[in-house]
Amino acid sequence: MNQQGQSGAAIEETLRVVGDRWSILLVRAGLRGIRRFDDFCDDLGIARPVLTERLRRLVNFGIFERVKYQDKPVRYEYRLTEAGLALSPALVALVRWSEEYSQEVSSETTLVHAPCGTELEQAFWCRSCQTTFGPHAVRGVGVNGES
Amino acid sequence: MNQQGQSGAAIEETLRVVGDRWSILLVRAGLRGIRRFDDFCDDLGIARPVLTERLRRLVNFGIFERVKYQDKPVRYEYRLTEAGLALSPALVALVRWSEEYSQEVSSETTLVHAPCGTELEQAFWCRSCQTTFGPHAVRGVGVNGES
DNA sequence: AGACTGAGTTCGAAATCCGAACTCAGTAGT
DNA sequence: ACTACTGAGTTCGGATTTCGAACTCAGTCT
Repeated sequence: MNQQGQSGAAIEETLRVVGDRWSILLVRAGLRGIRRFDDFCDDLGIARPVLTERLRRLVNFGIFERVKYQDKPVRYEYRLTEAGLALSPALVALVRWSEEYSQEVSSETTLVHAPCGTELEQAFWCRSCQTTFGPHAVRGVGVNGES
Repeated sequence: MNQQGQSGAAIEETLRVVGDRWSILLVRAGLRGIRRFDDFCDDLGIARPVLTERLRRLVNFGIFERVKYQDKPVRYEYRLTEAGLALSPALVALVRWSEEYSQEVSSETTLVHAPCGTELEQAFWCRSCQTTFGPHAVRGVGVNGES
């Protein structure tokens, strides 16, 4: 199908699951505390059949879990799993990017460090060097060992 | 259309452009040095008409630019702009996530801190506190000022 | 009984996606 | 001068997704 090496495989699979207009928005909604079908629906304005299918896929992939929260009429809600929560760095990176580069009028809200309220920066952290650094100092993004 | 406040707008617009199976892969290919139409095509296995449309969209949005690189037969190539390069933190976050949680057999390659070769961690950085911290200490992801 | 709720499913119409084949300008080989 | 080839697309018809609106179904509330 394509020429990419092994390293491409994982990210491609991920994007096949998460790389569509809704999935990331669903994760974002999940982080904002939304759990119920109709709430996702209202909040995002997603069509119901699409939401059904998307949630099923995300559950299969282990990003959400479907939890029964009441018995009498059996009702389920969707919660982010550990893996789902772990998507937040990616989400935050996208939000940051949007704030900086999107052509939309930028929002009032921005992302801050909760304890002190300072606008956060995103960085990579090297445990052995005990330093933060930017994307230019990352190696191995590509497959072919370049850079 | 939906109930989200102003803050939602930017990220939604971003995802309308970048949130599909190909766009992020195109950015990744761009970061790997790919510039020409046919190379994108071969590398990703994307259908030509789709590639045409996708590149046009990314150019409109300022992520790629279309640059003439030769005259005799006029030929153009696509280069990442500043804004396009700025997507790399998001991309790296996704790659990291894929490596950790994707069900695919994980790749050999991983992301490291170039100078020392240590596997990198991703963190948020507060300039005023001079500390790194995780996603739980981020506030303002949501619109409605919650937690 | 009648209206409502939450979590979906069913429907047909509209938009997207795909691979394969075609175009078009110019270049290279014989 | 004829043929083959290159790079960057476009055109085609068919398959897949997406959509909004309306429907279902179990149980609850008034």
